[in-house]
Amino acid sequence: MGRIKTENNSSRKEIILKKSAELFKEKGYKAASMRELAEIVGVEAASLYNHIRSKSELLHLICFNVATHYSAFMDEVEAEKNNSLYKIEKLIRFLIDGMVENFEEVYVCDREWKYLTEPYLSNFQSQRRTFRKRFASIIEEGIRKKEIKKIDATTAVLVILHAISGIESWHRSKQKFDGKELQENMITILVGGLKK
Amino acid sequence: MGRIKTENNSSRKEIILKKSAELFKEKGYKAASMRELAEIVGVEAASLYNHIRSKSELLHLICFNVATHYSAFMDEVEAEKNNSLYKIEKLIRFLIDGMVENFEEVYVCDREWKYLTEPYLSNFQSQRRTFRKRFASIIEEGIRKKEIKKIDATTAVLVILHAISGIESWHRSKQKFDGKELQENMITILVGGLKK
DNA sequence: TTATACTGCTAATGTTAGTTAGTGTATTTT
DNA sequence: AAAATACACTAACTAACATTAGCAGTATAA
Repeated sequence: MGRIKTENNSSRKEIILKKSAELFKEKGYKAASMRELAEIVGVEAASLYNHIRSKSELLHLICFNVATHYSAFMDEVEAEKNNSLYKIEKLIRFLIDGMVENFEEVYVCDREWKYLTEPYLSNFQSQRRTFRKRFASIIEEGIRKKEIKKIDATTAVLVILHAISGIESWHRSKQKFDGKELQENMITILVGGLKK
Repeated sequence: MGRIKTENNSSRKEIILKKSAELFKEKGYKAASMRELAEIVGVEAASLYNHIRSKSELLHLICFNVATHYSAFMDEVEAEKNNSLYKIEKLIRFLIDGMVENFEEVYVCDREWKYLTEPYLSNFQSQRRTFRKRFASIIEEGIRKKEIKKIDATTAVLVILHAISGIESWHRSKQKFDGKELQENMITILVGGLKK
C-alpha cells in the first residue's frame, strides 16, 4: 500500500492517533476495529503495530492528553485573583473552545473513558474527580461571597459540564456552526442560572 | 440451571429486558455479551433465544419504550394552556423523574442508541429530532411572549437535555441520593438561566 | 555503498462474539 | 391422562476481533 504520509511535524504515530480519535468518536471504542482504523490510515492492520503498542494505548493517549490539558488550565484559573463568576465564565469558555476545536479527542475522552484498562482507569477517574471538585470549590466560593445563588455546587458543576459535552449534537446536525455564538448563548443560560 | 423465575406480572422476556438494560448501561451495548446477560438472568446463553429474537432487539425495545414515553408526555404538555416557563419546568421535572426512576433504560436510550440497526435507527433519530423541535418551539413561544431571554432556543434545549442526562454521574458517586433536592437545584439553575 | 533501523506486507493464532440445531424435560392445555 | 407447548440444555458454527511472527523492501546514516 505504501507508507503513511507524514506531513509537517507530525509523526506516523500522531497521524494514527488523530485518526483513531475520529473513528472512536464515530463508532465508539468497542465497535471500532483496528482493521477499520488501518483502512482509514491507508495501511494493513498489522502495520499499525509498528507504531503503537495496542488499541487500548490509543484510548489512553487520547484521554490523558485531554485530562492533563484540562488540569493545566484549572491551575491557571485558580491562580488568578478574580471573582468566582469571572473564573467560571472563563472555564466555560475554555471548555467550549476545547469541544469545538479538539472535538474528537474531547468527545472520546468524555464518552469512552470507561473502556480504559487499569491502572489508567483509576488514574483517570481520580483526575476527573479532582477537576470537578476544584470546579465546585470555585462555585462554593462564589456562594459564600454572595455572587452566586445558594445551590448545590456539585449539581451546578454537573449541569455545566454535561451541557457542554452535549455540543456533539451540534456537530452532527450543522456542518457550519458558529462557536462564538454558541459560547454566548451558553454563557447566558449557564452563568445567568447561577448569578444571584 | 432451572427456569427463569417469573414474579408478579412480568414475563420472562420482560425480566431479560430489564437485566439487559442494566448490563448495557454498565458495560455499553457493544461490550456487553449475551453470555454475560445469560449468567445474570441465571440461564445458558442459548436459552435467551427462546424469548428474544436477537441482542439488537433488546436495544431497540429499550430505546423505543423510552422514546414513546417521552413523546406521549410532550403531547400532554403541549395540550395545556399554561405559560412557557411553566411548561418547561414541567418537562424538566418529568425528564429528571424519568432519569431517576427508570435510570438504566433512559441512560441506555441516551448513550447507546447509535448501535440501533436500520430501519430502527432512522426512526429513532427522527423521533428524537421531533422531540427536540417541539421543546424548542415552547421556548421560542416564551421568548416571543417575553417570559424568556432572547437566546437561541436550540441551544437552550441542548443545555437542558444534556444537563439532565448527566445525572448518571450521580448514580455512580452517591448511593443514597435525593431526587427532589436534585430537581429543585436543577430547576433553579436551568429555569433561572432562561427567565428574563 | 554498506549497514541499520523503519515500516510495510502476508499468514496465522487464539479468543470471543452472536446465533442456530437438535434434544429432552417440565409445564400448561385439552 | 394425553397432547401440545414452553423452555432450558449441550454442542457447534461462522464471523470478527486484537495481536504476533517472520519476511521483504526502503529510507537514512556511516
